[in-house]
Amino acid sequence: MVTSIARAPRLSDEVAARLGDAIRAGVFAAGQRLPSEKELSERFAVSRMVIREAMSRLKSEELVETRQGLGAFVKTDPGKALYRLGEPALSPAGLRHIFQLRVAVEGAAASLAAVHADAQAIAAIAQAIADLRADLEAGQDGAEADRRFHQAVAAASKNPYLESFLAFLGANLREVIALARANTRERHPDHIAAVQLEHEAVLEAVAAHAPQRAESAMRAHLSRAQERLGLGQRHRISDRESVP
Amino acid sequence: MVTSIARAPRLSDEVAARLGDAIRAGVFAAGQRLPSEKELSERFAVSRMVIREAMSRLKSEELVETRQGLGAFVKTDPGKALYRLGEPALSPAGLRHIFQLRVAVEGAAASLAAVHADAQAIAAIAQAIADLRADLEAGQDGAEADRRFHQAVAAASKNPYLESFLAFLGANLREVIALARANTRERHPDHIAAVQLEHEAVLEAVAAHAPQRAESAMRAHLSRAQERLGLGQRHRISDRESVP
DNA sequence: GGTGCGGTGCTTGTATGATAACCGGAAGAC
DNA sequence: GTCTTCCGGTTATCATACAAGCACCGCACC
Repeated sequence: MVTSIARAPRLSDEVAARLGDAIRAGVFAAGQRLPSEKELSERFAVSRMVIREAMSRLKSEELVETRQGLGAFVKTDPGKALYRLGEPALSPAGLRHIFQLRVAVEGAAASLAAVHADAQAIAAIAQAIADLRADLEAGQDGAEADRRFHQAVAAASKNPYLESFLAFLGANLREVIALARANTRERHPDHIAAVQLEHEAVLEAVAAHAPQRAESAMRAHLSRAQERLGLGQRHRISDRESVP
Repeated sequence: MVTSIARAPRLSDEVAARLGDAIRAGVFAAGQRLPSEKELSERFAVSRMVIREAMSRLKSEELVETRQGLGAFVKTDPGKALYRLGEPALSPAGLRHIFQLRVAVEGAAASLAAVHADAQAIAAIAQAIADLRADLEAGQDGAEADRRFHQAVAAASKNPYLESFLAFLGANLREVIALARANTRERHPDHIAAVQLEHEAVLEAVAAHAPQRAESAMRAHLSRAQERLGLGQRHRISDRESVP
């Protein structure tokens, strides 16, 4: 179903949302002390427990900070340590935007992998490709092996931030991709062969320590994957403009 | 101070951490029901309140989900909607890694900005450059105008994910940059002039709708900025390998 | 007058008990 | 056999109390 049943609107959720909005709207300045739990409980006409639960939410969103005996304070830099991809963006435009982000980061990962990959990392990439081939020949879905391929390339870059961020993006795209894959005929033999070739091109460039080629190969792969999923991009980043 | 004073080790924090680790370690499988609050309170030898606060934390980390009358369940896709940059990575290597991520994304943003920027977006970029010049001539720091320049370029890409992610990265890097800037002699006249030229090169390429040039200019700018901050990169992504 | 000390009141953290809403299933009615 | 109703268990919320941390004020003492 599209709209989940109207969940029991928990009081603590509502209070947390209203307090969070108030903070973000600037009702309480950064560093300022919030009203005490008692006062808030009276203002919202709920028990102190509900306020505490709401505060707990805001604390883990890194919006506020509490200190025993002092009170709750608005953090100076609200939630800067957290990044969230708003809505999974079901619209094709939204997906294309997320894909642009992924192409940029994964291209860089491939490029860096070509620079930093050691024998072990290269072997991991090759293994993922082999696994994917085996899965596909066995009639399997192959999504897991594909995921491992991309993860192996990211790991080969030796940059933990690239690796973790791509894992994050992948987790967000996974279900969308699975859905799109069910609609299109991703399993077409031509597609399977094409995917294998694209993966191997990345592997070859990484193994040859050729950053530029690795980045191009990865971008080409993602671009084709996007097309296969029916999310064709309007503009090719790699278009070369005419030099005046 | 490097190590903050040993904060009062709140029980709910400890319980939340232990429960979260247990879930991530797979002690409780995805979708499985957790022990009831009463049972957990007995197992951890704390009150039910503490368990509820800990659960509240895990809920906002999207690790668990509770349903009244049923219990608490481990979410199938743990915390996929959240990304956090572990520690701000004070080590030079960590900063270089974050910069690599930033270069990749901001390069893509510049490229896309060259494709999609309208007159208004271009004017915003130009305004930021002008503001930065005015600030520097007035002896100001200029960090805010510099931030606006990068934000304007990201906004010109018309990709909300690129924009918000770069804002996220920028917020995380800001204090580190401010620190590094205080150490080095960023204010050297040559540097100021160089920064202006680099910014203008980006603006020119975006205004000319030249994606490749815009991306190159932005990457060059960030690379130089990194060097000016004393965080020189060991490997240049744009190195062109020899084609065999 | 200046200084150190404890008192006092406020705050959050924790504990305890009770009630309401909710769910699944089992017992009973038809 | 099917439907209804009840029941035990769970979370959600409420209310109250005590413990611990903090800031401030006033008082005793020098």
